[in-house]
Amino acid sequence: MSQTVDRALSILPLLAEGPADLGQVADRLGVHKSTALRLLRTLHEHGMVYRQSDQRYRLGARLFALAQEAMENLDIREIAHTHLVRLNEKCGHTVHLAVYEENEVLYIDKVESRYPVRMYSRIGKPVAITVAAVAKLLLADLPEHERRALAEKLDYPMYTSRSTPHATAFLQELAKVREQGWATDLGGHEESINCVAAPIRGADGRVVAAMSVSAPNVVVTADELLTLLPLVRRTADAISGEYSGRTPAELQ
Amino acid sequence: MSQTVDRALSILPLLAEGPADLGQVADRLGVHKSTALRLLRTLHEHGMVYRQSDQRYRLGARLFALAQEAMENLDIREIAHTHLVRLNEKCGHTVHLAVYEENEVLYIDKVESRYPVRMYSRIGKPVAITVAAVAKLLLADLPEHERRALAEKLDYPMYTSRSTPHATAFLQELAKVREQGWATDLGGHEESINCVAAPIRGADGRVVAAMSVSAPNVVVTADELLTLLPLVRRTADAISGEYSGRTPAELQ
DNA sequence: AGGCGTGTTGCATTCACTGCAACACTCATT
DNA sequence: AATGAGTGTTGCAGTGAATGCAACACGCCT
Repeated sequence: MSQTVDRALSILPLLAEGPADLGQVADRLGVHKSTALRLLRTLHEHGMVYRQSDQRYRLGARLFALAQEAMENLDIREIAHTHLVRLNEKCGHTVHLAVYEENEVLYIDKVESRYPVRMYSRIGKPVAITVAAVAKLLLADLPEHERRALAEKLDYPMYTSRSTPHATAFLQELAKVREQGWATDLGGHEESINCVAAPIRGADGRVVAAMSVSAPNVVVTADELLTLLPLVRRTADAISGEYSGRTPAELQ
Repeated sequence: MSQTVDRALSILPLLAEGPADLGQVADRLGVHKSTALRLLRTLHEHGMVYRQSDQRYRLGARLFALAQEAMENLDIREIAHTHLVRLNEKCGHTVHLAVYEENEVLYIDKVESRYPVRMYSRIGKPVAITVAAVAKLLLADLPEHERRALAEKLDYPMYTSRSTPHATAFLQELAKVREQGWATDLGGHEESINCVAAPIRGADGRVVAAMSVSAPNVVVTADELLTLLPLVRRTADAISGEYSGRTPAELQ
C-alpha cells in the first residue's frame, strides 16, 4: 500500500536470513543503492537493523525488545502463567501456551520440563501448524470456510511417518478435535515426543488460546501422558474462567 | 531520514505499550487518520501488526518470528550454547549469554537454573546496563571515549542500595573490571541475587560477548558463588577459543 | 430516525523519495 | 606508488508517491 514502507519492511526478512551488505540489499529489493542506503539508515535509526563491524547489516536489538514487550503485554499470557507453572509443578513436563494469529500458531509461553530430557521449542517460534496439538485446537475453532481455506493453503511436511499427510486428513482431524474438545500429537512432529492439549475459551466460547503438556517417550509413554488429560483440561478451564470472568484485579 | 518509513516504524514502539485504535495512532504520530491508516495497512501486510477483533491494532506475529530467526543466526550463540548447558549441568545455576549492541546489552541465551528458585529474565530483554556483571564486561571493552560518552548518557536507577549510583562510580568499576578480566554483580540489581561473569573474546582480543552465572542468596552465598569463578572463566575461554580459532566445522 | 464516533475511499496538491552521476574510501594487485 | 575494482556516500533535479482534505459508510447508542 505504501511503497517506501513496503520496501523498508521487505528488508527485514531478507536480513533475517543472514547479514547482507548494501549492494545485496539493493539488488534483492530491485532499487538503486542510494535508495536502499536511505531505507537502511532509517531502519538503523529505529534500531531495527544493526551495522556490524564489517559494515554489513543485521537485524537489530530493538526488534527483540519490541517482540519481548509485545509478548509481556498479552493478557491471556499473564493470566495463564501461574496456572502453567502450577501444572508443571504437578506433572513435571514441558507446558506450552499458544495462540492463533493470521495463518500462524505461535508459542507465547513455556514452562520447561523438570526432567533432564527436554524438547526443543522457543517462545515466539511459529508452531508446526499441521501436527501440533495446540494448533489443531486453535484451527478447529475457526469458522468453517476459513478453516477450509487455510487447510487447502498449508504445506503438509512429513516430519515423521505419523505427520498429517494432506488437507483432507487434516480437516478430518480438526472435526474430531472440535467434537471432543481436546487434542493430541502422538509423534507427529518428532518421533519420540507426545503432547496432549486443551483449549482456553473466552466469555463467548471462542477458543482464544490453547495449552499443552509435552513429554518424550523415554520419560512417559503416550498412554501415561494421556492420563494427564483431565488435569490439563481442568487447568485450561480454570484459565478460561479467569480470562472471561472477572479479572484478578477485580477480585482483590 | 525517510519520513514515511520513520513514521511507520514509530508506530511499533507505540503499539508495544498496548493495543491502540486508528485515531490514537494518528494523534500520537501527528498525522491525518488516513495517513495512519495507510501506514498501518502496510505494516499489516507484512505481519508486523495484527488487527484484533475489536479493530484495534497490536504488534503482529511476524515480529516475533523475525526476532526469533535473527537470534538463531547469531554464530556466537550457536557456538556458546553447548558450553553453557554443560556449565549449567556442573553448577546447576542460571547461565546467561549477552552481547552489546548500540548502547544496549541484551541477553541472547539462557539456561535455566535447576534449583526451584529462579531469577526472572528473558532472552531478548535489555539488561540493566549499569549493574549487570555481563554489561560491565561488555562496556569495559569499549574504546575509552565511547565508554565515557555512554556512561555520561546513561541513567543510574537505584534498583537496590548497592546499585551503581552515578557515571563516575560506573567508570571506576569498569576500569577495575577491565583490569581484572571478570566482573560481579552482588545484589546490585535485585537485593538477593548475585552474579559472576567472564568475557568471551574474538581472535583480535576484543570482547564479543559475556557470560554469567547467577544465583539467589537463598541457594548459595556470594562467597560460594565466587568459588565458581575459575570454572566460569574456563568456560568463557573455551568459547573464545572455538569462536576465534577454527570453527567446529573445520575441526571435523 | 437522528446523531455520534468510528474506519474508509477518491482526488488534487505538493513534497519527499527516487535514480543518476560524481565522489570518497578501502583493499588488492602490479 | 600507482592503478583499479569494489565498496559506501552525497547533491541534485524530476516526478511519482505520500499526504490531508472532505465526503462517505458503517455500527452503536439515545
